[in-house]
Amino acid sequence: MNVPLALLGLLEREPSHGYDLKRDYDTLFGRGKPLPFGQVYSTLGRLARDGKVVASDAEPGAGPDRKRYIITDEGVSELEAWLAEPVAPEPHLQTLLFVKVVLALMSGRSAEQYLDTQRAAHLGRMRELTELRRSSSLVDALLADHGLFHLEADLRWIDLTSSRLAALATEIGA
Amino acid sequence: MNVPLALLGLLEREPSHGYDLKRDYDTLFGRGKPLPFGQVYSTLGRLARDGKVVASDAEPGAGPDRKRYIITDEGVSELEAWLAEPVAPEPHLQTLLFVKVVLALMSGRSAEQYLDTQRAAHLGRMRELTELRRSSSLVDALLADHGLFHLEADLRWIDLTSSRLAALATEIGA
DNA sequence: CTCGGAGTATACATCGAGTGAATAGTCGCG
DNA sequence: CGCGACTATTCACTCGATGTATACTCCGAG
Repeated sequence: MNVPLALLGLLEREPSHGYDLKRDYDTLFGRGKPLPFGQVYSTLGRLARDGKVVASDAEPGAGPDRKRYIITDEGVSELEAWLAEPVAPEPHLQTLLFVKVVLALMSGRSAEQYLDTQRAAHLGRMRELTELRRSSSLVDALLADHGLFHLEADLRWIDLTSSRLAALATEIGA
Repeated sequence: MNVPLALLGLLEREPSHGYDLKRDYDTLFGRGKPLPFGQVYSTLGRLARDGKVVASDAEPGAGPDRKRYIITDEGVSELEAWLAEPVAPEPHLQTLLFVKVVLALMSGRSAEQYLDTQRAAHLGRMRELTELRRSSSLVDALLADHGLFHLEADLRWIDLTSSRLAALATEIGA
């Protein structure tokens, strides 16, 4: 998910501590996959090493010592460049679904049945996301829609592949 | 992409060497992102350590010494289970597009402009994939379609988000 | 008043994924 | 005969991810 740049983005608003950054990240971007502490500090360590942030000395105070991380000019310009640049759109044509279909075909297993199972799993998840979408904030609704659109895309591909299984088996020599 | 299971799948057909496995993987699944040698051998090493494959001693012959890797019963049953199981459908609601939009909004940059740039990049890639799809084998056409479907899904999401930018800015407090 | 648990904050150890470079043998060709 | 192309594996290194250990403060039960 590009954690380093996301943290840099959060640090641009205001200097902060690792602990607070983790909580901000989780509420804004976590959505069921919280950032582990270990990763927060190792990432901050690398950002500091590369001059993107500077860490103050440990400051005693209420509670355990803490370090305040401040973004540098270099960090800001890296963030700037990253935000202006689009995400690379599907650069490598790879997908697990395809791998499983091909391996099933090559080994004489039923690719048809695998695709059916996959379709069912996708439909189930789509029902969950539809429900979530109805009953939540705009942010969650947007993210649910993102998931739904991509699940639909997979379903279209599953149907297409399903209808081409025989030809596919021939082409890969199975 | 789950390289270990893919290699296990290739090894189920017939025992093979690391080098050949890499070439088989690349022709079947590589599609512009060949598997680096380093990863092949470190992955095979882990599979051997975990009892999924066994490696013969180095065999001299025509060319440099080579090891033959053979899948074990344990390896076969793991592969079996993996092929029967569907891929987890969009389990965590996370996407880089969303992160960039939110960070742009929070920092007072133009999310609108970012989304326009992203749309243009996606449309450009869609034209490439459409061309590839026309002029190639069934496998490449299927993979191009997979990419196209997902790019369309992103485009729908980009348009949706674009129309909700004001409300989104309010909700995240930007 | 003290002991323990909840919350705050960071560090460390480990593993897998991914990458690039290094090594080493064989074969064919000029 | 020597040099490049091909075959084949190993090594060193970094990053991402995960789990666990450490240490400090505050607050309430007993």
